[in-house]
Amino acid sequence: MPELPEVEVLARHLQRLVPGKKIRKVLVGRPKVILPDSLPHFRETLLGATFVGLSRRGKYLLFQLRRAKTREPFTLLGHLGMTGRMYLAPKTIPLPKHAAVVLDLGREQFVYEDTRYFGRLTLDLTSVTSLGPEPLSENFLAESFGQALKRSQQAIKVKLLDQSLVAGVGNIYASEALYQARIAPQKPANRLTTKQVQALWSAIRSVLTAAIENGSTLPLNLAGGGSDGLFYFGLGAGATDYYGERLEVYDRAGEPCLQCKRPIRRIVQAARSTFFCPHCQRK
DNA sequence: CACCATGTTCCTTG
DNA sequence: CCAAGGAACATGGT
Repeated sequence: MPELPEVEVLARHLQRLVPGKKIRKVLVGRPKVILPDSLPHFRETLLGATFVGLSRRGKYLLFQLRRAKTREPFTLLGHLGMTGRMYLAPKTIPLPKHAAVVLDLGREQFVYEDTRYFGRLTLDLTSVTSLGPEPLSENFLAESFGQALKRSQQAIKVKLLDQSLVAGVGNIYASEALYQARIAPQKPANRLTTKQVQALWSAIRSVLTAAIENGSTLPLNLAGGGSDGLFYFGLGAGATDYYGERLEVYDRAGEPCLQCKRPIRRIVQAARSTFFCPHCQRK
């Protein structure tokens, strides 16, 4: 999925498209994505409801809606998993192969497609309650961040993926932030110096902010094969040369470090790839 | 066929 | 109860 920056850009985009639109039909192509909601509950709640707003929390999208008759507000929670996309499309184009949920909005339709179906679109909000602070808000304090790190001896890279520590950092930006802060990814979280904690706190914010800015400049051509906010990987075949890549270490194994020219290395931590410069990020 | 992929949750094990 | 490790989920690209 899309990590925080991609979700943020998508949220800003959809925010200006969905408010005011009313759901006329609900099609669930893959019931597992609405779990733990039941199909009847999901359909009955959404049918006739109107979108009023949209916000983001970590990697989650929070759609604010209002019920058909009572006008009572409620929230629909979205998560893109690894391969999810959400966009509005004209009803004239055919549905994608992996359409997980489709909401008929009259002239257009809201499409949630997800090849691997790891994402969610549900009325169950329990998963957001365990999220840590928003890294770009004033609630994210270097001091409490450091306190939390002290309680863990896990490798710092692995710890950064813990959404209860900070919400929204994923596998790509974890490597990017550690590279910018010049901290070895294998270093136990509780062994970072105060200075390193400060540097990492700052790097997380700057890496995410830069990615949002970069993503915001890209054309979001949501229907069909266009972009949909997935700006970190190039957009699939043929699009990479059009939208420049901004990542400094992620997926650059063997390529020269932008700082020291030595080769970037790939290691595996908690079954996920980590990219780093062994020279610039020493233990 | 083998391995890799933007993530989270559940199930052990200590 | 908590921390940590690993598997599972599901599909596609290389």
